[in-house]
Amino acid sequence: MLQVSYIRENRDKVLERLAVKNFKQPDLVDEIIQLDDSRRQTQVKLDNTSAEANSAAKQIGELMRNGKKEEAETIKAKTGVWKEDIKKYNDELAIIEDSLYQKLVLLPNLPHSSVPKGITPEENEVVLQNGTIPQLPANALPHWELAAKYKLIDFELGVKITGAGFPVYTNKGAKLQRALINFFIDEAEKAGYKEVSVPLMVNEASGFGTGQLPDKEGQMYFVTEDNLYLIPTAEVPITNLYRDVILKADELPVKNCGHTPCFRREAGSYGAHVRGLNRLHQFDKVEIVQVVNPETSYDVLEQMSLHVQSLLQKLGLHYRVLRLCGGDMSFGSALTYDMETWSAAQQRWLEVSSVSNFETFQSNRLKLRFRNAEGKTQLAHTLNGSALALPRIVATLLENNQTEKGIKVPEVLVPYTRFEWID
RNA sequence: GGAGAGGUGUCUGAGUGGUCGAAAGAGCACGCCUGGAAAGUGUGUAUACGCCAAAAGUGUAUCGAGGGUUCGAAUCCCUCCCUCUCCGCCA
Repeated sequence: MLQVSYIRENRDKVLERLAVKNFKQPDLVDEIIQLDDSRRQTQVKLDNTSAEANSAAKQIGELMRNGKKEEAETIKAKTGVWKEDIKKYNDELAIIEDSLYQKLVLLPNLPHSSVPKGITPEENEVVLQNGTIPQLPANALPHWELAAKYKLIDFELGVKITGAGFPVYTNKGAKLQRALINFFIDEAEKAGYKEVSVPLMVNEASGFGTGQLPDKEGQMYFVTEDNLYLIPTAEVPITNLYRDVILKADELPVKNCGHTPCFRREAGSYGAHVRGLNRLHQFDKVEIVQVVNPETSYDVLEQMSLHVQSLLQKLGLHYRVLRLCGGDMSFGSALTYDMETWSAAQQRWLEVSSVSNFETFQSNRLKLRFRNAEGKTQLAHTLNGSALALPRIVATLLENNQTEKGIKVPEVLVPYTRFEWID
């Protein structure tokens, strides 16, 4: 959520930046400013009337104590009008604030100046491509066939006990999951992230804090009985750890990592590209989250991007880094890098990580502040990224490492899997 | 799930209708004291939204959340949320 004061002071810039994100309702900006104007006017009226009523109440108290009952009654008689006005202004204010809020949550975050213009994924900018695209023999298998061949994943069994998109990992497939999770966590800890283990369900306030609510409820599983949402990513609980928190300057940067399963309804996605592990309702992911001083957030974003890249390099995966164009970015992000690995058997890129700087978009909702050098409270910047999401990593590992002998496990993973070959 | 108790500032904790944004203590910050520290001592120590060109200042709101009663609510009433204790159930 953008700050109203920022919108007021930077109206033209806001409009210009929103255009980069292909925002369709630029009129909202002026509507918000107008609503804020009337909010202020109403508040002045309310405050002034309340001040009069408060001081009258004080006088009455004093008079009563001194036994001057009649004088007190005289003043009391005058309070009725104030009371009515206060109620009226309060109601007005509540209505104004509500419609201000309703409009404010419709505004996406402003994209960073480096974000390319564009609407479709094709317009994302390739920042770098690592190495050459791996070539596989013509008879190379896609991962879902490899998973069946080596009995790593049982999709049918998942359908039986839950439904499509909930695979059952078996044998070395299950071991590989656990190995990857531990590898990613260990690497994150080496990079200075503190591991946390968080709830997999969150309340509405948390959903709001990171920007999933309102609006994206359709993408989350919801437990109606207890009003809880299954997390779509660990970003939600980990970032919300710092909701309503004022950090000391020396507590920044906060660096947390954690592994969780992620649950996504993925309503409306069908077709060939969702086959196998490409798109699931439940998958495992290690997430890295930082809360930082705004001055450093773009340096931190680069560091996080490099951390993710180092994981891909260690796993020996061919990848590229994209800077998302305005139209392809998420609602709350100011700058996002996507990492994609090349699926040689599917002959296409698979998104395996997304690293974003949210600037104050989340912290404004979270009321996540820190005390700056002047001792004043200031909104912190939040960032997060997948490091990494498992299924597509597994998919490309299986596909790209397939040989006549079986599937070669990357060397860095062997201490975790305790086997070198899947065969 | 049943019964009871309770939610006050960074923490402990007082406060049952007015002088309460809130006693006291602890913590923390700064100063004094000290060779240095401890002890002692003094001062300060919530957040948000406004007004003001800005600082100073000042108004309003906030004692779990929301509503109500009242001239006036931390205090009384209602609803909800949460915590603790006992019982039940249970990985």
